[in-house]
Amino acid sequence: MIKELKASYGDLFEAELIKEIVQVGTFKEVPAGFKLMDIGDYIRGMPLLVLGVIKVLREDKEGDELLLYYLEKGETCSMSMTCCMGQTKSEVRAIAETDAKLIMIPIRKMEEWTAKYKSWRNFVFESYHNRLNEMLLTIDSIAFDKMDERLLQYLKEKARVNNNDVIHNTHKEIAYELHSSRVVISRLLKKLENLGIIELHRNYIRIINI
Amino acid sequence: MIKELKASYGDLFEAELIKEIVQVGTFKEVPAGFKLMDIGDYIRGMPLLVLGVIKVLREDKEGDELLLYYLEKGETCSMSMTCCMGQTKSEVRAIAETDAKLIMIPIRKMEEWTAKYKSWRNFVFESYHNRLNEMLLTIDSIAFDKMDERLLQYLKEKARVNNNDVIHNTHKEIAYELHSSRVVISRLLKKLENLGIIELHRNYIRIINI
DNA sequence: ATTCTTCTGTAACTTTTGTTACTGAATTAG
DNA sequence: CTAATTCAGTAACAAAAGTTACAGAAGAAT
Repeated sequence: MIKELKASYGDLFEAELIKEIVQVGTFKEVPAGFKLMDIGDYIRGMPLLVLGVIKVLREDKEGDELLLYYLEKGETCSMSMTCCMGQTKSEVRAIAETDAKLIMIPIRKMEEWTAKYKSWRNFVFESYHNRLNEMLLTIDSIAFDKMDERLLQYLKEKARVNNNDVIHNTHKEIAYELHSSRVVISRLLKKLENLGIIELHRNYIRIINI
Repeated sequence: MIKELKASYGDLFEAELIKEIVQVGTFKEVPAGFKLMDIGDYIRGMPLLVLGVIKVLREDKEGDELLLYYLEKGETCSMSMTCCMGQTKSEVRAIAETDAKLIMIPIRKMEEWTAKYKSWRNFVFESYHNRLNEMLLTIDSIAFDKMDERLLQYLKEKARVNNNDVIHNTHKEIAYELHSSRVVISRLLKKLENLGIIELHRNYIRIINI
């Protein structure tokens, strides 16, 4: 645990804070697809992501989803932070996009560390800042872009976080995360293929040319 | 200044913090329509809103806007907080929706107070929490609702923050804040009027029935 | 091997949203 | 008062997105 922690957060946190994290944090390893948190859940602790990618989703009244953003190594779920401080329920769903390793920090430590460690304060504020900016980009994409552009961004981003030009998803799954319909996505994907940007296969898509 | 401050923040902050705010804060009064901050601006300080309403907007590549949310009495701009701590530029535009009074806090005090005052920490975290939740609602609305529903929500919210069932805006202005077109908004407004929900006039709209 | 299920492609159609164009009414500027 | 401008209503059309329906291919289950 110390090794992973130092690799992801060593430059960020002072040595003493790292020591405290090791003392009170619990290590957790989850497989891709694991649901880390659901809408309405009370948050038990704050996660520090040391390996892998977590996707954060929002749900509509019908129970359909929309991908909000990905959390990567060295990041945390800002939603969790305020939720556990105020003891409110989660407004989002978090699912491991890849196999992931995280360290769970007990709620009570957060308040304490915020007063005690400057590096923790900076980390917390930076997390909020990053999250708000991610949300702005999400809004930009939904409000300003047409579906073809959103789809392309989605594929690029997915390839990036998975570090793989092959995207293992069905059209249906992609439609779901973009809150669209399978037929629309198939149509647009075919267009992208005709433009030479991607290559379509059953159950996977290969990105050819940005 | 002390009176307004106590009215909006008296229950929130301990007496000593209030005293410090009075010492270092500068009082600012702006008329409706005043641009408090623009995209790309460096943030000089953190605003505490003591009276009035501020609208926060996002801009697309063509320079058209989208209303994100309103800030009300007792709130602050979370965007400002991290921006001024990290010295990054603003990603949003802030315009006084009504005449407004605010107290500007110098950047350097923020770090200090975060370590020193528990009430300040709570306020800062709560602000972030509220802002993230507002952003989620904005995303819900854009991603999940049709324009007629968004328009209705817009009118309701606008009436609420202005505490007035008469909305003094042209169709063009409404279209702009919803990132739509004037003709579309006129069409949908007429539908709402036919349903007996609103009453249309030149330069203003009256809300009749929720 | 045969059946069943899932995935993709496509056509045909509807709904929603956006665009262009024009009108007359209300308001403002000169 | 007259001319110019702004605002709202509407029609006609175009583009984007969503829906329904169906078919064939791939793969899984039996």
